[in-house]
Amino acid sequence: MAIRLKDLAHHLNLSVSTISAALQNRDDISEATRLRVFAAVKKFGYHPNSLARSLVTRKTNVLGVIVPDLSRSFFAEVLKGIDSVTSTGGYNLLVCNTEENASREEEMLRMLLSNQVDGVLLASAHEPSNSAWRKVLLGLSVPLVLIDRRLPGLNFVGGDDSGIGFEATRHLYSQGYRRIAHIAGPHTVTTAVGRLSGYRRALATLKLPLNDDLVIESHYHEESGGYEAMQRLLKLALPPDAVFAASDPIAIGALQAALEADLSLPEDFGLIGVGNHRYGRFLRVPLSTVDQQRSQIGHLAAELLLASMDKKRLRPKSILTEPKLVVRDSSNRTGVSDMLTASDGTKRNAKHAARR
Amino acid sequence: MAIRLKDLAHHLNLSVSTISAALQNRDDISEATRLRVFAAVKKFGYHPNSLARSLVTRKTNVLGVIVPDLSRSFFAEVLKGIDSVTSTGGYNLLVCNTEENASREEEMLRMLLSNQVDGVLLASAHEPSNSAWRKVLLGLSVPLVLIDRRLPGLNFVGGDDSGIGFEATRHLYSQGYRRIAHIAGPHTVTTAVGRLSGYRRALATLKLPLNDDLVIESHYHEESGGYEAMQRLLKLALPPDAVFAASDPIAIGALQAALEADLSLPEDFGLIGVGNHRYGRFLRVPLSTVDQQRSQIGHLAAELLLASMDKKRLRPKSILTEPKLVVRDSSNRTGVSDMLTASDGTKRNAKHAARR
DNA sequence: CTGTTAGCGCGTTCAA
DNA sequence: TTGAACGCGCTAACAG
Repeated sequence: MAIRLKDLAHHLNLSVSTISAALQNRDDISEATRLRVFAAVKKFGYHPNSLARSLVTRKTNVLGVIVPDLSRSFFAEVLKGIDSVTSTGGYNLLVCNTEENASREEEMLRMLLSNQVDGVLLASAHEPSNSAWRKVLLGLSVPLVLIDRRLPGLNFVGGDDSGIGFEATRHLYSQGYRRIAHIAGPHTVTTAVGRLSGYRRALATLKLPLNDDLVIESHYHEESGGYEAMQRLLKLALPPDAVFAASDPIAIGALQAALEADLSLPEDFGLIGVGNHRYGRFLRVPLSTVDQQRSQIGHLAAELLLASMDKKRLRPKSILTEPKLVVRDSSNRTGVSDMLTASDGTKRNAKHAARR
Repeated sequence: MAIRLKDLAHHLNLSVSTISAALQNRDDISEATRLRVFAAVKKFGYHPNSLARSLVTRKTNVLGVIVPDLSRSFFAEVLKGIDSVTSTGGYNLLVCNTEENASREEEMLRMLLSNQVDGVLLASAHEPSNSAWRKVLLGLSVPLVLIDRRLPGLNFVGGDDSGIGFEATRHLYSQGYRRIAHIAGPHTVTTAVGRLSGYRRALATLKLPLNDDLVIESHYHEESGGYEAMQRLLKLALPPDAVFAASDPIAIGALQAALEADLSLPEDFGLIGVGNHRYGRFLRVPLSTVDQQRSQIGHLAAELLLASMDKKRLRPKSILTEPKLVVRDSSNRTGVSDMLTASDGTKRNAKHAARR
């Protein structure tokens, strides 16, 4: 089929091993034969068989990436961020989509290991309470970095969810909103838990009462979830005057419901989401949001993975990107506060924190 | 390191080939030993080394995918569509991002071939006029399917761009707009060329004059491109009363400019984009668009690839998905026409057409 | 039914 | 400076 090293050797009257050495630019090969070899390579369109090579070198230069949903802009952007650093290092990406299905995830991981990937990046669909799965991951023979969703004792790169919740809530407070509700993501996802805890922490810090009626759990990625949650909130005896939505899609749904209820933002009502979706600023009411720095998450995760491939057995590390408040009309009642933070487009360093 | 077939053999006092046969569920292995083998596999956590297997079977169960930009929602959704069918067939995806860079694309393709992928899906960043590249693709030793951007003589799955341009333009006409401009994508991308030609075809069919001032080439994926193009159009002595934008991002930029110029849509001005972006309906003015059926493109491309892997040397096939008009406020002046088409959410069959 | 033998394409000794 | 021999982990003949 394709041309092999052996075929080249035959054409050049050289041995296979000589050609192999020449291709690796080893210095124990004469310049003359090196040139002959390269000429032949070009002439015959030879390209090495990575399978055979990897079989002996025990390195595939392939990394596995497992995400719950490739089409979600978050993961798409993280993936691109990952690729931008791994491809520079000569790595290829074997990409898997779990559809948020835990057993599919296990299957994909097995597949990746079968394929002898040099490392794995994983945004897990397992519930964090699943300790069996955590044990599997801890026992993995290849370096692993979790993305977006954390698990104790394992490498992790993601947003500072608690910080996100805190900042968002604090921002709404600073704009004069006092009855701040939260539409949360599913409690089975660590990011949602983190954002909720940040919200609670902020309320406590601000001496606002903690009212369970004002917290509604919803879907993360469907506008309808935010829409329905918002409708429920508005039916309350004492409805909120602001909502911190755990995601931009939730916020968009909530916005829809708020507008239909003839609320005007930001006067009557404040709203902020998370994710800094590309089109947030083009919405009916430009949407305030907290940017968790997606592509940087990808970069950092890839770098951490490459680093742990270099030096095996590093202490597990947690890297959180710094949340950046992006204030737009939906919550900007005073027209002043926080704008410094919001317009600050320069990159900041991520906050690095060793686990425990 | 990891446990090998040989190790299992040793533990079970069986030969390597027996275990191999048992794992493949071949019927010339006794049920008893089959069970023993599977028990041992589970016990030791054995998983086969795909590299070694593929080296001899000459099949990797890996497909290569090359796209210009993973973070673009179009490619992200197409990729997900691809994965949904390939993963069902037991294939893994080696995903590459070219950043719209032709030489990177060549490098990635080489890498994929080195990795012995069983097939390739490619949305090429090369200019269609580059016949050298076309020749490379024609000479490829593995099945190839082009996505989104076509090249003569090669398998292709994508939107019916000319149809998209035609439908969009015809729709604006049906809403009473008569001076219809087009903000096009780069002429180096076949989709942009197709949409432009569809626009021209529609104008000709509708007996509208073809005015070159009303066609502006822009960026495909940056709102700023549409924004600037729109500003130029509005400065014309006889500005247009409607715009067919070659993409939703262009349309969003154009919308921005139109609103800033105090135009009200759809009364003063009609606007339609392409892509049916998820958030099109949540914009300041809900955006009309033409849906090219992204995930279906992924499905069909993957199916075509798998088919051409089965029967080598099929005639090259071109599959175009049917454009679906989605009418929203930005162009809906009459409130009636085309709504049937727009609200028709049921899937239609793609139009299949053999090349030439 | 099971084991033996022979590669798959390449990298890596070690002699020559 | 080059080449022969061996092995990476596995599958696929063919014997027994």
